[in-house]
Amino acid sequence: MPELPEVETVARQLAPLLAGRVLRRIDVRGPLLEVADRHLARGRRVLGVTRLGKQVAIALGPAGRGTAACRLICHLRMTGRLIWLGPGETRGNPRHVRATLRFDGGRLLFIDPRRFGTLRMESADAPVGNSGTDPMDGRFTPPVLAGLLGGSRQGLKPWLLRQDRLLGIGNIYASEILFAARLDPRRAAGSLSRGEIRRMFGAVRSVLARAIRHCGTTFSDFGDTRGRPGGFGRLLAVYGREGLPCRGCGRSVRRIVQQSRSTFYCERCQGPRRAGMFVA
DNA sequence: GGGTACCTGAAA
DNA sequence: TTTCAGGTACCC
Repeated sequence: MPELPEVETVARQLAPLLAGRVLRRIDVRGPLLEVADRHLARGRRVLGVTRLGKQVAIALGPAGRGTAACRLICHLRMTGRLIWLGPGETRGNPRHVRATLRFDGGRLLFIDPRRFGTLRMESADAPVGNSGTDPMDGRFTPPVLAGLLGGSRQGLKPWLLRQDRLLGIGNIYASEILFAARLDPRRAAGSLSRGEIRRMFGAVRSVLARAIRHCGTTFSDFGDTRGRPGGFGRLLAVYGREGLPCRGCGRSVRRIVQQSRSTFYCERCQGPRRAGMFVA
C-alpha cells in the first residue's frame, strides 16, 4: 500500500502515539536489523515521527551524555505495515511479524508478508537518500518540475516512478496524476509545454493532497482497533479500472504495460489535444 | 532506458 | 495452475 499518501498517514498517526515514549528493545525475526543497531536503539526517547519520501522516520534522542541522536528508518515497500498495540492489547495472532519495537506503554509491530520491507538505523544528520524532491514540500514549484523533467525521453508514467526525481509517487498515483493532468502516460517526459508542466504540477499536488485527506488508498489500520482501509480507493479515477467507464467521458479505461507495470489511462481524456489541429 | 529478481498470498 | 500485486536493486 505504501506510496506517499499512505506513508504520510502512517507517520501522522504514529507521531502522537510514539512521541515521548522510550524505546526499550527491538526484537526481530530474520536479518532485518543488526544486533549492534538494535542495541544502539535501546533506552532512547522518541522525538517525532515523520515521512521521508516513502519511508517512515522515527527520530530518537541521545542514549546518554555524549551520544548522538539517531533515527530508525522503515521502508514498507509493497506489503509492510506498522501496527500499534497498547498495553495488553493483542490482534489475534498476527502472521509475518518481522520486528517488534517495545516501548514503555505499548509496542509497534512491523508486519510484512513479502519481506521486501527494510528497517535501518542511521545518524540523525545522515543525508536523506535518493536526492529526489518531495512534491509536498513548499520548495516544489512548476519551474522546479520543469528542471527535473529536463530533456528526458522517458515516458511520463515511468518517469513519475523515479525516486531520484520526485519522491513518493508509486504505481497508483502515477496513473491518477496523469489522468488529472490530462496527459498521455507514453509522452516523453521532456516534451511537455510550459502549460502542460503547470497542469502536471497542479495534478501532482492535488491528487496527493486529496489522497492524504482520505488517508490513502488501502490499508489496514493501526492505532485503531478495527481494520479500516484508506478512503481513497473509491475515488480512483483510472487505477484498477480497466474496461470500466472513464469518470470524465465514459469511454472505457485502458490498461497498458510500461516497464513491466500496469498503467491505466483514458485514450480520449489523455489523448492529443484536438484544439488547433487540422480537421480532415 | 528496459527486463528480471526478490517473496508471499490472493484472485483469476 | 497461472497471473498479478502499492517497490526498488541490479543486470544488460
